[in-house]
Amino acid sequence: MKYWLMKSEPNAYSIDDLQKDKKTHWDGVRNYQARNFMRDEMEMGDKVFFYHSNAEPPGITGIAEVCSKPYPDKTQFDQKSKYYDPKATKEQPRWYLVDIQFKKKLKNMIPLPLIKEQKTLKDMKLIQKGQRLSIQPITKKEWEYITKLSE
DNA sequence: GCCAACGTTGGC
DNA sequence: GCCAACGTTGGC
Repeated sequence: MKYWLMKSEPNAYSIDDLQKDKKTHWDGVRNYQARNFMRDEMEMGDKVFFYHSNAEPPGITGIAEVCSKPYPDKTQFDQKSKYYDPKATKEQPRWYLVDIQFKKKLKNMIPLPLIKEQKTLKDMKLIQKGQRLSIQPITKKEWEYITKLSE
């Protein structure tokens, strides 16, 4: 089983929205590295930290779980969608996604500045300079440390 | 609102 | 294949 961090802007889709919906399609990812993680590496049951970006404060707010196999993001075929990709075809889809389901909200969200203070977390991609990737792998050690921190 | 860092596009 | 121009991300 693997561990992940997935970013979302709370004014677009927050942990509360996920709690309400129970599960969601993680559509709209248009970055190859992030796509490859979903398409090639994610498996059902993988654990996900739900991260609020462009928030006040930004930080990890909840836990979710991968609950589908990867499949084509259908917004790439939808001319009316802002995620429409004219180069994608049904025969050769370019963008894949997974579904994630709500697990829980953290008792205490972990704000970004707190993450930066932790020696144990200093190698997280999230806090490397210029790192913008919206889906990132997390190590088991980091997962457990952050989980404890939130209690 | 600013802007640094990064990814993508497209002309050559 | 190079690289300038452009668009986006996301913290501050």
